[in-house]
Amino acid sequence: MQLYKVIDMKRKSFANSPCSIARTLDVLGDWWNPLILRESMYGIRRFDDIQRWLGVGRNILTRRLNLLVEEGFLEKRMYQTTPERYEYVLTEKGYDAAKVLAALMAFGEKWHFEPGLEPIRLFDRKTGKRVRPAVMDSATGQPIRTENLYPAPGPGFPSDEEIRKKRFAEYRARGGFDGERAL
Amino acid sequence: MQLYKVIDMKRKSFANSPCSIARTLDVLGDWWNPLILRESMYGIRRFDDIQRWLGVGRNILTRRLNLLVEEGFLEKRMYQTTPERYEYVLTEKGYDAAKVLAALMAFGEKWHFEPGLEPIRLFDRKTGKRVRPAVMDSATGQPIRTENLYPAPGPGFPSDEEIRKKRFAEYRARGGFDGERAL
DNA sequence: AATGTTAGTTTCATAATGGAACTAACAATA
DNA sequence: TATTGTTAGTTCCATTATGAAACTAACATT
Repeated sequence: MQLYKVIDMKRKSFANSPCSIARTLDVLGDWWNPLILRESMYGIRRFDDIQRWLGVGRNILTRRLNLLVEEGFLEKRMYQTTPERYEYVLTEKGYDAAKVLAALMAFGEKWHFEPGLEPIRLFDRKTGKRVRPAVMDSATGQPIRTENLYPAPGPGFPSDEEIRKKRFAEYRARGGFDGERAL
Repeated sequence: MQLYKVIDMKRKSFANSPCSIARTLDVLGDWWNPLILRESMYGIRRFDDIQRWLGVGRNILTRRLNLLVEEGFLEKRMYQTTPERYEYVLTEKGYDAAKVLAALMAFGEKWHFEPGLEPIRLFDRKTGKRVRPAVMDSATGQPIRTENLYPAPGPGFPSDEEIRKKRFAEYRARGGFDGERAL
């Protein structure tokens, strides 16, 4: 019945969940990790800088950085010897995760700030033009409307028929996404 | 120096942070809240259903649902009297947040599953065609490459000059997004 | 009358968080 | 040479949140 695995008593792991959202939330489903990636995205790389800007506890930051390195979002790179000093830079995976942060930023601008009063804007470093991130359908190039979407099992859905049938029977019964609100 | 506000000893609030990401993480920077929204997105609306599918503790779920309603992501709607029973459905804001989840799903598919073995696929309920969410620049219609972006203060950036100068001086010094890795 | 459904609340042991102080290894300055 | 500064952590501890399970409430169904 439960699609995840319990690794300890106090925090669930979704690392084995058959859901792309859940697996990712295993790392990004946390308030510090996305913010650390935001700092990385902004070019902040060093322990003390990240700590100061975020106000995160140093012990917490240590744990988070280790996790983000372990999970491949950041790379720990030595930038000086004597004494050895390391900085944390985004990997390709990290840059990809940053795209989700860009989508999050667009959401936040819309819902948590007055129109036109966004605190930060993004620009393309080549063209210098403003970039406006949005979640779109890469097939059609149209903005996505989640009200009009429904999920269906893909090739990687667990072949455990019991789970599959039960779960998607529920989805079908509910009409997928909320039918009453569909536009 | 610190851009957030401490509301209690044990969890920081970013509700007043001048960052669209941070403010949103105040609610979505958590492992259960996005998953609850995922269930809502899939048409699951009732307490017991959400609880069973996610395996979240009932006490935790109560708190999370209240928060999501409070923050405008979900609407508590009575679906029967005697006894009064409520279900939780996505608001417009909630559907908008679901777009971020769609971007998260795309990320998870790419990095946590074998190519072509994604567990869930999304389809358009009108056309029946597959939808492939991606974070794109709505101005140009091109996929976003975070390596090529840099942030700059927008109109809503706090006028506290000290913060602004310090912070963006750092960004500039670092060359915005990691220059060495820029493509 | 007994059992089932739905939506919670309560209790409690354990784990994670955040604040602050401390350590280590050097560099720079006076 | 002694003192102070920089950077990247680690350690300690009080407080808070989490998760599991049991319990409550208000009905409906058999």
